[in-house]
Amino acid sequence: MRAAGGIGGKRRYDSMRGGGARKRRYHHGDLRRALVQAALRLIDEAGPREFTLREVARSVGVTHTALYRHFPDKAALLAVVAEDGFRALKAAILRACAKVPDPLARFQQAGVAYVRFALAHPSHFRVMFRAEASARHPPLQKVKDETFALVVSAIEACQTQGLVRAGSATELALPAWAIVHGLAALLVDRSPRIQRTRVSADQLARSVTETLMEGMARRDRT
Amino acid sequence: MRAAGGIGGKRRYDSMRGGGARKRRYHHGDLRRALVQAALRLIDEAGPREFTLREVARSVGVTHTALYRHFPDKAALLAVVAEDGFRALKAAILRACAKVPDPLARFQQAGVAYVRFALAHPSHFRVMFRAEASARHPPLQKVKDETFALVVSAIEACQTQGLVRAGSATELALPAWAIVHGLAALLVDRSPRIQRTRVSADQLARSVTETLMEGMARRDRT
DNA sequence: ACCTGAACACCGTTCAAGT
DNA sequence: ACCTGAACACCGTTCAAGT
Repeated sequence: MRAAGGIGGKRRYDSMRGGGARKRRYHHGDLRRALVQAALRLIDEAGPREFTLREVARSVGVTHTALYRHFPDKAALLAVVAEDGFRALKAAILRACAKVPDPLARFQQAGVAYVRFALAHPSHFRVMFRAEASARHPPLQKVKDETFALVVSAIEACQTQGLVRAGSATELALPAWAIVHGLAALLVDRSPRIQRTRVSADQLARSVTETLMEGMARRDRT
Repeated sequence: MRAAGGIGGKRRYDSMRGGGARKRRYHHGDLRRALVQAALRLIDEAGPREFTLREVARSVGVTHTALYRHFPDKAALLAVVAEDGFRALKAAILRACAKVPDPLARFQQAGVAYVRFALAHPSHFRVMFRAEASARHPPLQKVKDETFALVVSAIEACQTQGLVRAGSATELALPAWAIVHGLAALLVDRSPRIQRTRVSADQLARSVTETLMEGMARRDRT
């Protein structure tokens, strides 16, 4: 699926072949940033078809080996892309929360923002949740943890107003994250065939978090 | 990360090079089955490092091109592997349910089985949930739907006994699947760093489904 | 310091040819 | 019918060399 072979080979990267089409010289700018952004663009555009380092280099206009001045390997580039993803996700959640004063509604909006982000950038979302990645890349782990912390503090706000039962907010955050992440992952992978049903993702996110919130609510029977 | 280059190149696949080491002849068996099983073994063993067709062929003892008599391309092989995965998951869930008479506890056990399966075969689990796959491969979509149907009927059983509130079981199944799938996905990707905490995955699955069930429970206040 | 060019050991896929 | 062998257009990574 990666190599197209001679068939369908419309795309010819002959820019460096013969007599100087697109005379590519030194980049002389923030090549590192340019590479990350190019990778992001390719990932978001080209769908789940994994991007290649050589494509990234081409789209920026440098040789594919120039990349190794800035990243030890492909995994490192992917880690930075994932990092940017979490930063964007964090920002989206914070934006969604800012508008809503009621902590319960705010919590729900955060969930909706999470699912929205995943559906808006499915490939990017997938890159963000890759097993190997965060273990070896501390800065990635850091933003990831910060994103998780948002969920925890949203729950704490609910607890303060007695809207969610007492107990470790961290422990309560796991089901919360799980249900939202699960919905996002299922939708991104088109697993339940619910896109035929004409319910919007927003609606699904709302109803799912609602079920969750009822489960987390303060109540008097054990 | 895929190509090792000359460095560390201990593994030499010279079996077909010179004077007939491991004289590989025709396979003369169910090559199709052998290929699928080899793919499965490689996927489960070699971790998230995606397996290659050539590796599969090598491990079975045929040329890499022999594969194309049985599968149109790599995606098709992956689809069959995913299909087998869902069959195994279905079986695991059914096994877990069989032992438990109470529908609520049964529901929970199904969730635990789901998470267990994911953690036991992380790479396989990932292959099972790949966006492109099921759309183009009807048999895959079918087992997937059947697995989803198990969740739905587990919920219906709870409703019959008045343990879960009335309403579309299909709609209630979505949060249920989402929370379990989300937990599984997060654990597989080691996203929340909870493996440091000495809580078992089983315990997490139980507590997460418990929160969910409380949210789905029949209750008299709106 | 930053980038190029050639090379290496891999890929997935195609196709004519063998049995 | 089922498989091989050679070929094609790609990969990621390394390394000596250029400015």
